[in-house]
Amino acid sequence: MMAMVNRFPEARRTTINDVASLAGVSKATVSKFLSATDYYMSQETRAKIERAIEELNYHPNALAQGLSSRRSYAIGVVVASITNPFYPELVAGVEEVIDPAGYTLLLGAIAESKAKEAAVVRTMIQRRVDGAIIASATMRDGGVQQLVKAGINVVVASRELAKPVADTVVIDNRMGGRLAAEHLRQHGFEQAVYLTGPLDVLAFRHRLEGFRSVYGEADGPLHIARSSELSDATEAAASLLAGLRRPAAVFAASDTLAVGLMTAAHSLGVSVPEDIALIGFDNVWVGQVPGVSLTTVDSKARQVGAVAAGILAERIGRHPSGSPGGRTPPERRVLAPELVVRGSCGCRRTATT
Amino acid sequence: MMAMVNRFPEARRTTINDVASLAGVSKATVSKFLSATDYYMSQETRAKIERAIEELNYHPNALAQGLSSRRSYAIGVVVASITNPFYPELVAGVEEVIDPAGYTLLLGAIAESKAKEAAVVRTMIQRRVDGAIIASATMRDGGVQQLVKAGINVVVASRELAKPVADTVVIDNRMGGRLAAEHLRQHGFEQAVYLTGPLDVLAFRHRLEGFRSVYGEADGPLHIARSSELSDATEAAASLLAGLRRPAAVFAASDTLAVGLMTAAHSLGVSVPEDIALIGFDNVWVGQVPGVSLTTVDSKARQVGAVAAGILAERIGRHPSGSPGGRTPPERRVLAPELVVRGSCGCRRTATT
DNA sequence: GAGGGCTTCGGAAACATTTCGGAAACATAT
DNA sequence: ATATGTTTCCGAAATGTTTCCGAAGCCCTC
Repeated sequence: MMAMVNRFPEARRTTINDVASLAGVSKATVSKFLSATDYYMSQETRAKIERAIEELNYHPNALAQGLSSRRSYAIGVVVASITNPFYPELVAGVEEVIDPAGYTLLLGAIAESKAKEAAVVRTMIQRRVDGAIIASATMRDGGVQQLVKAGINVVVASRELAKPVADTVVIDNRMGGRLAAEHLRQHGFEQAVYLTGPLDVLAFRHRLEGFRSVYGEADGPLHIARSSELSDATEAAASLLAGLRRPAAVFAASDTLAVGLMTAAHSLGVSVPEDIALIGFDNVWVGQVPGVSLTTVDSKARQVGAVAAGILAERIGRHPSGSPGGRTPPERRVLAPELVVRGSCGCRRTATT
Repeated sequence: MMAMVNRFPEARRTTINDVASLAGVSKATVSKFLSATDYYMSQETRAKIERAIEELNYHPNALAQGLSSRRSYAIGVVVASITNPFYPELVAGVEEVIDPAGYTLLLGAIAESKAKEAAVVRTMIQRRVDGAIIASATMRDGGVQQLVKAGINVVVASRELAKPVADTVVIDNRMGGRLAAEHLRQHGFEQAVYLTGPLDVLAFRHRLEGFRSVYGEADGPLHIARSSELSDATEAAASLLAGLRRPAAVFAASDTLAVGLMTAAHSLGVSVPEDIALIGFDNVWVGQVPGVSLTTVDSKARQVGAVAAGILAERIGRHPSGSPGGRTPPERRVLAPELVVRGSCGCRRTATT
């Protein structure tokens, strides 16, 4: 008889041992009942275990399971900001495929802050997530590398990577830029300005490249906002509109930027699309509201999320968790964006009115 | 010497033992270094441990920590849908306070489905979250009760509970309804219709009560949408507008419903606010876009989330995890909503133009 | 009528931590 | 000198699972 020191006097959840003894079997058997669906087991013991679980209202401790099995069945999702309407859509896509597969979602938001980025990376590692989806334009490559180096399966969504250290799923941003620009040009605009956020965000740069394949530097000037927050967007748009030569057509690198332009336009008394044709990017929810009616390029956030989750799940299947040697090489999936024509570009008489 | 069977041949993350032996101390000491900030420890050993951790790039295993300490430092947040713009704002509020406190956020979305609701509850219990925030109008009281019964600290946000089994933080929905109704009446509308989602959602019912304290049954008829999804909202609004007596003023129980009405109105050629004054509820992002300019009642989603998280953190502090006997009685916090006047009610000439 | 294959189960080590209860070392008070 | 306390550390039990390996029972087949 040992000392049996109990560190937690009053508490005491029911454990697998309780189930085992009530059912009259060993805990190994109960464990197998819990996990393996195909394990040899008589209908009788199966029934006894079921009854015991039911009666004790037993819930296996996921922490212990994870510790023992070395799989957490959790996947971390890192976004820049939850309130940016683009990300929830992507997260929904992830959730859509991750959930039926039995994974739980750990959410990490890194609001621009470098410290938070490091903290999120640390959390994901410490919690031993089975995989991570990085969907934050603001997370630097270093963070991704750390995760990879820690042996975590990661796929980067809606963001380009300088070195291909992880799977990537993106849309063809150049194509998106081209789509928008072509549409404007087809409708007779000889010039158009590209209203964008900081160009160190690769997506913005690629959209620019697409745009440039249609409008050259001369007839396609740039106007750069400090950030893609609405306030900064509005400010930048205001300065653009107040400039000497007010553009007749604008391609905004995101819907937020586009809304910023609408806001600035409104307060300056210039109207969309009468005075100025506008195309956005992302196709977030707002655009479809009649009063907004934003022509935009759909960036397929939900699909990107779903595809990313799919790749991740598959990779987890191959390389369960701790890195068993040679991983399969990084995969890269490119989805096609799609132009959604509504009123703001002025080519339909479904205008903003 | 025992057999030393290693179940995981190739893998092998660095553990607290590695740190301990490299630093030349016991793992107990390392553990204390990790957790207690105030523990007696010579500067020398502290430095040695720090160096070892650094060198080995050690990341404590949160699963093992949780198992041993019986605290997961995770809190679960359950929302009805991430894509409904109301919830991300609330989640952001939660994150804002939970994160600095060192907690990780487990997200659970229950898209209407009863099965998913049960699954989410199960997940929260199995993962041994230290607390849960339920912010889903669709989760029935049963789910909440299960969590409470499992000894989990839960606070319900933005949702009323029939029996006060858990802390609650809500806004005063009656007041919100009254605010909207009073505004309409003050501007001369003798009648107004309340466009709402299903009335088994208590928030909608309370908003109705507030509305009714201004417009009685005679001059304040109801129009109920099948759900508060945009499609159903639009459909309901269309039938409302196509009815014999088109109302001159509408109070929508949510901004989504309001947008639905705008959409329907647009396609029927009736304009807001010229033909029909409109007030929404929630004050989601869309409303402030000039083309929408929705007068609405701010439901303080972010604050609700933050307050809920605060209460939860405090409660966790008192009742760490496993239920050590008598809990403090459920608390109830009520925040005041606020009317945000923009163009859609027609009282300002900032109309939808 | 012993060997061989299934099927069904259990013992015990392993997983990576925390925490309890000392113990050694040293200083201070009696 | 001996008691008394502080500071700093360690040994070992405990946390709740999974999984390896073996063993017992059973049904066939030579």
